[in-house]
Amino acid sequence: MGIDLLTVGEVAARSGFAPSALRFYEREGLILARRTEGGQRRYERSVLRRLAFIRAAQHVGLTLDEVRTALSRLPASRTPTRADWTKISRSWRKRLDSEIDALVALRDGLDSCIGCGCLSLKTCLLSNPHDEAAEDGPGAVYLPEWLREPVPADR
Amino acid sequence: MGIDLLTVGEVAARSGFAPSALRFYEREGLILARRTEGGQRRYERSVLRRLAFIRAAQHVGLTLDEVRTALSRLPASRTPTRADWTKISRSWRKRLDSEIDALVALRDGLDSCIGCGCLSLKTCLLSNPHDEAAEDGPGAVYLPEWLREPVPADR
DNA sequence: CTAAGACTTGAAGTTAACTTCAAGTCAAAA
DNA sequence: TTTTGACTTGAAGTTAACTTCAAGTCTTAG
Repeated sequence: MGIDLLTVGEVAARSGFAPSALRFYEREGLILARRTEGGQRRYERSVLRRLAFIRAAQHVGLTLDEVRTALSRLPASRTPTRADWTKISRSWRKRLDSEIDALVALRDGLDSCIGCGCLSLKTCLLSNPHDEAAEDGPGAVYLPEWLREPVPADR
Repeated sequence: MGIDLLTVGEVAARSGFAPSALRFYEREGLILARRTEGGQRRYERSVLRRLAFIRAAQHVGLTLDEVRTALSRLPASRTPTRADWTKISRSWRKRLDSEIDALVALRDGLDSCIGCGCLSLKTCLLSNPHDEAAEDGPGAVYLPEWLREPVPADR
């Protein structure tokens, strides 16, 4: 009768998310579902767009928390337009750019470090971080400063 | 007396790892420590090189499991040389290269996808994955195939 | 010798993003 | 109408990489 609604299984098959993930996302407020009289979930097709957004955002490295924030910026009153989706995903470009930059810097830093074998030298800041006043002279710094920091708790 | 040994606190300060992390790494078999008569840990300076290796490996994205495997390839009988360290970190280069490649592909894919607004179109495989036979025509594929796959359980 | 501060342990807690489970209910093809 | 398979729930489990805690012991400067 009404517009065609999708079951969990169908959404799972089409989106690639497991049903358990869909229920989890619903609890987390990322997606919505109507219910049948018997209490089963029925999804509108638009949920597939949201899920596609979530999947793409995860590939960019956003947490679900960030995804929730991004999704909350979509207009609640009307169906999001092409421009709406574009707007909230524009910032991904910058994020990817800096992730790439960081990795390139790491690769190039390692190139010189591995090349020179400084991993095994007292004077290399990689093996001797926070120890500027090491015993035998200055020694070259081969790695970017951030490489010597602790790995962040999470991302 | 003997060569100078370092306390947990000193190793923590010089390596940037928390004491709890050092104990954890010891339980996990990544590093070793001698003990005083009273049972306190005392580290040889060489542990700093291992820790530097661990930190660098983490930046490259290795798990501690992989780090353990890599470290196990070091000679047990003698102190690792520059060449030993170089050898076990050579593979990082390839790994970083492909991580970078993947991110660049993602960025470029998003460029066209965001540009065309297909995030909100039924015909975009990003919003309609695994649904090749969508209702209104073929539609261009803007994103690399792997972007449409589920995010891997872990890495 | 003493007190402060660094150290010890095992067990439990943390976070993200889910998955698994048990026990039961719903939907729909035949 | 039956029966099969899909669905429901809340609670607990999972994984990585640690951190926090409580209760007690060592070390060492003074």
